[in-house]
Amino acid sequence: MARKQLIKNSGSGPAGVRRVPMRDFSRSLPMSLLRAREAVMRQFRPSLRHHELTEQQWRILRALAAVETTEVTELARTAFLLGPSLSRILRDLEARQLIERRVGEADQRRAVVSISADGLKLIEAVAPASEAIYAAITRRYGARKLAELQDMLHALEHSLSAMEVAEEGPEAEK
Amino acid sequence: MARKQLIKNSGSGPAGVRRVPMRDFSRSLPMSLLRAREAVMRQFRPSLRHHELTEQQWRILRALAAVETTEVTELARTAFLLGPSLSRILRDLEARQLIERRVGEADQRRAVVSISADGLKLIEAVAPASEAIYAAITRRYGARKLAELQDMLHALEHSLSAMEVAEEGPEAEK
DNA sequence: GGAAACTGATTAACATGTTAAATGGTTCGG
DNA sequence: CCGAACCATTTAACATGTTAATCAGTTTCC
Repeated sequence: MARKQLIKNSGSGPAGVRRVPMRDFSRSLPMSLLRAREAVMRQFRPSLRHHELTEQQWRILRALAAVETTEVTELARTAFLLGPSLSRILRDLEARQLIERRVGEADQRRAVVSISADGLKLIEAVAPASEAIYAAITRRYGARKLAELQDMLHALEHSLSAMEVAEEGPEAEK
Repeated sequence: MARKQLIKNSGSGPAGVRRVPMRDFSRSLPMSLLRAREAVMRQFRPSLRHHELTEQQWRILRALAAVETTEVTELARTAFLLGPSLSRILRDLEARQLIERRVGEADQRRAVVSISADGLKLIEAVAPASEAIYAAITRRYGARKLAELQDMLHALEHSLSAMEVAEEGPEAEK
């Protein structure tokens, strides 16, 4: 099985018991996902950096390029950012005139966001390098394997979305 | 194929050309990895939160629990954190007396870090819930599939680690 | 029609990610 | 042996992640 690989006292520590039984965390799922993502992003960051873009700003611009207009909440969902992060980034992107924002007509709480002409130009400037990197990754890892990995990731995401988040029972110690 | 799904003008925008040819970014590998990881971490965060622990603090404690002592650089590698983050977190964990730190004997630049008795107690308090969550995830997604996913993630990581990071040629515009 | 409840967005506060610079300790070459 | 180069760690500065609080606009219901 090789699954029950717990950390025990290796029997050599002079300072006494120091180990707790637990999976080797370097092989935990969150770590594997984190490292894989970092390995991928490492490829893209230099290119984005040359255009003074962060990963999140790039996500927002791409999300905006795919639609005529959107609203902040919808954009947060699409770009997978939390409201506060998005709020700050939109402020900066607006100052750089890469996006435009106006208040909604029917509902004034809603902000209507869209990409600007400059924003589109920037995307066109970055896209070629970005696509080339993606192609290189695909070549190296294998297109079939990559598609399979994506499927498994989506399956995982959907598996867990249905899972109740244990709220840790009555706090007896507080 | 279904792979060349580019974003084109859907032919309905009244405001003119607004689309740039590019893969639908919501299906990009970085986004898939990010969402999958978030789905997983969402399960763990409440439990950690009940013990006043962040995800990164937990990573550090677990990494420390697996060894007698370590050094900051080595710990950064193990817990997959950058030096500056680690530096701050170690300061806080030390203040909470969950870890201990002393200067190296041979080389005084190196700090020798270890987990404290309190730190070990905390791990023992959190581990059961943590393991239970991991078990639930495994049950839901399938042990076999999970192992396969991990293999594919590691393969991806190693594929890319050998890949040159394109440094974007001569900056003609600067 | 107006107060209470609700909703979308922003602000606040604190922790981490990320790159660059600074700080101290160590090693190496002359 | 001493200054330059190097190395481990921390500090600095700014951007994002995360939760809670705030704020303005909207809806509900009496």
